Amino acid sequence: MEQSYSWENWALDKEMGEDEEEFLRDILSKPAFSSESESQAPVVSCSAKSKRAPMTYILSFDNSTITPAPSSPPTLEAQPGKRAKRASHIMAERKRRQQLTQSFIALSATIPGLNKKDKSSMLGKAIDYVKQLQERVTELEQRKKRGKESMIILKKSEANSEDCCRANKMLPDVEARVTENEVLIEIHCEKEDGLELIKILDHLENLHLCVTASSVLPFGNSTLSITIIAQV
Amino acid sequence: MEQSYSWENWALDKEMGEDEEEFLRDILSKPAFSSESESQAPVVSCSAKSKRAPMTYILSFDNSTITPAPSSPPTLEAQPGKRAKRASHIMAERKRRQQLTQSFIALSATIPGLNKKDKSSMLGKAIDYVKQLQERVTELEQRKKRGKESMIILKKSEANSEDCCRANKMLPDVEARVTENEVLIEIHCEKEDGLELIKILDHLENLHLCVTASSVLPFGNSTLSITIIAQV
DNA sequence: GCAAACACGTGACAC
DNA sequence: TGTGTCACGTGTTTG
Repeated sequence: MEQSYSWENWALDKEMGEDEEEFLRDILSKPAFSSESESQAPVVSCSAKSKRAPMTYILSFDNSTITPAPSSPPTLEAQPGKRAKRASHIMAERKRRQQLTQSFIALSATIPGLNKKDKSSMLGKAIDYVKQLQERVTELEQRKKRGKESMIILKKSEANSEDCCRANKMLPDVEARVTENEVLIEIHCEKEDGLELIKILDHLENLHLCVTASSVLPFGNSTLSITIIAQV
Repeated sequence: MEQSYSWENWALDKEMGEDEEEFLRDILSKPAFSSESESQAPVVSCSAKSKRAPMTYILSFDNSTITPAPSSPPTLEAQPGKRAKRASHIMAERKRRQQLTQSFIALSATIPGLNKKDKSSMLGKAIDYVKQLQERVTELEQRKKRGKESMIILKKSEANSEDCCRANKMLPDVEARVTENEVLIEIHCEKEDGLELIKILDHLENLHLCVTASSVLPFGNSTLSITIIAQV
């Protein structure tokens, strides 16, 4: 009931509503979103109402200081492709809006504790989640970092040393522990991986590391577990 | 220049602009946002322009079927506290909008690769980042989990088995890799830690694990690196 | 110039 | 009752 007059008033918003009804048909011809029927419903009823449009006219009297030109041009030169422009503008904005909201629901889908809320607090909770997630991943990665420097050395002989995170999965699993004068290196790799013990020892020699103990154990069908202790 | 006529037309949007100017003062009295001065500027110029308001009148002729009531009530009953209501509504919406956008810039601050873009793609990249982050954290946590069950066994003899993450730093470092029929166990512990090899082998025997290879290497002054391969 | 993105004011709806 | 959120259409700006 309230929608009726509001929409009719909206109809007389601008550009005297002479052929406003077909403009409405232009817009309404593309529903562009089938979900959220409750929001779509009043628009449909609007078209039904504006078929018998009130034929409103806007008369503007400018009694102030001279501003005649700016008020008249828009109403006069509005004919040619202006209405189509407006319709496409409306559609574009509508599309943008709906893809933004569906980005929001996608966000709520990916983040666990995010059920339903207003957009701002959704973003706030998302930010908190991201922060705690990335501090967790840095904490977990800190543990892996013990073998970082020796990892770099081994990678130089295997592949280029960029994008260490991705390449890590393909490369042999290497871990190292360092004290003030000793280093413990553990390697899990495939047999015949081009990573023989002699190669590793060669690298360690270049680092002025003196191997004091080592063990190579077979694990599974084609895996080796190599453990090396060396002095700096 | 274009703003001038557009804002004047905006003035005649609804409710014939009789005392519209003081309403505008009501709204504009609270800037409510100091940042983004370029967006604020046209509003100020609007108030300056609407001081000499064009005094526009809207005449509505309804030649269709009877809809006289809906068009008249809003303009008649609008007097009492309606204008203040509208002003507060505008302010509230303004505030909501600005805190949403600043949530967006906060999001761009927390997410590394998110410089400047439209909101939708910002959300999209944020979702991707969250996904890759949480799959990374599960992957990293999976590694810790491989030594979980044997960790529990060792902890039973050492300490109570609650809060494994915290206690992990105090307890001997244990890691395990499991295939379909074999298990690799790595232990780094202090010498004379009450964790002799015989104790470990006893535990493994209770799990029906058959040890096929093992190595115990000294590392540092008081550390042992123990590696065990066992069949299920 | 045009397409896209944004901020705005406004009506509707929920708590 | 009001307070807050949302979607809408619109004007303006930018690349």
